[in-house]
Amino acid sequence: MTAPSKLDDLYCRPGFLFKRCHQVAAAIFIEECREFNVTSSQFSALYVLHTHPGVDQIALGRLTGLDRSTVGLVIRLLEERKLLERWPNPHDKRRMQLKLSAAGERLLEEVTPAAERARQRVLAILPPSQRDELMQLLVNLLERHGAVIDAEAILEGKHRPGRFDFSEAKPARPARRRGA
Amino acid sequence: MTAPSKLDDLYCRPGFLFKRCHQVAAAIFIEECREFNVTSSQFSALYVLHTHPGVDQIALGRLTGLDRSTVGLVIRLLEERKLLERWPNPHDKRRMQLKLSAAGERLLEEVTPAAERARQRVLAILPPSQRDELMQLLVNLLERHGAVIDAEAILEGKHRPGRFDFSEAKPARPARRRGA
DNA sequence: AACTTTTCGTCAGACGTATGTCAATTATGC
DNA sequence: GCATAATTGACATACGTCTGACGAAAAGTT
Repeated sequence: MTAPSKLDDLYCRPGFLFKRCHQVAAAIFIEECREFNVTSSQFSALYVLHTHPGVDQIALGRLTGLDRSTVGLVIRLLEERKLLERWPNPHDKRRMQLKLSAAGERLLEEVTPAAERARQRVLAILPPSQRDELMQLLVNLLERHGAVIDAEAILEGKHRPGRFDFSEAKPARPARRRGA
Repeated sequence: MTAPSKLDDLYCRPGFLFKRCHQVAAAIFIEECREFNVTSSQFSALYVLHTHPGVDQIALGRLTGLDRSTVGLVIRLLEERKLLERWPNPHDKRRMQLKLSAAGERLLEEVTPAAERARQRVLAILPPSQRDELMQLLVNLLERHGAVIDAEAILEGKHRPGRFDFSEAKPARPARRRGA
């Protein structure tokens, strides 16, 4: 039907399609959640902190697929809105433990139906069989790339950083040699 | 096998999966193209300008799925590296026409094999049948959401802005009322 | 115990992405 | 023709995302 474009090679790239699909999903999410002023990253953080209160920022990053800096930004914004509380871990003063405030719990409850509507709007446009198929293929791709988030391992401290962990500093400092 | 996590509801959200898959694809792209210092947005811009020299920034934005501000940033960076040329359209002084420089064309040629390797690495991990299936499902989702980029319409000026066009200012200025 | 390495969170910088505003320019309606 | 509206690209702002560097603190080594 549509004439083949010179740009089809670009538009069929997986990265391009992922980005475009994410644009669509993000736009719908923002639309549904506009009244609550919550982005999808913030929603993820609220959700994780609801189910796992007391985690620190690094763990939150691993659980949400965000790096340390992004987590720092996201939780700063949430903290400024008094949606969560932070306090240093008494056993390790580097760690800041996180927990939703009452207002945070309340907001999450209010946002959840809107987020669910967004989810539906993104997928409902596909025939039911294709919905599961698409989600399954995406999970499958992530699995084979070792990019599935293993919440158990992270929370048990058995986490082994993979290729797509952005939470930690990569090769550390070059470790200035003493010998030479 | 893996114990069901309390977070599966989060990890199965389409937006979350799109974002995570995009993270994977973007990381692989950056890795393969590191020596050229080219991001995927920049690659898209180079590619479009190669096949359609002379377009202006708005059209480039529509063709790449970027809004005006992002296009402005991307082309500024490319221009600073002398990879493209800009000159005002003589018939419409608002428009800046864009074209790759010789260096830009050369860089695109050099980057293309690396970008192709990245594409392969993202998809090759899936069995062949699943690759097409996944790509097809993504395109299908975009089509049904009216988010497929119609290069012909854009270039012919027959473009009708859809829900997922970020290139233009939305409802324009509120048009200050004269009456009241 | 002293030194080194690693880890946590912050900051600065870069790029990506979208909104909103603005000046200049063009198109349109009367 | 002239006032109004729409378009283009600039800019400012905001948020997201990652890298690299850093200080503080903890863990590991010798």
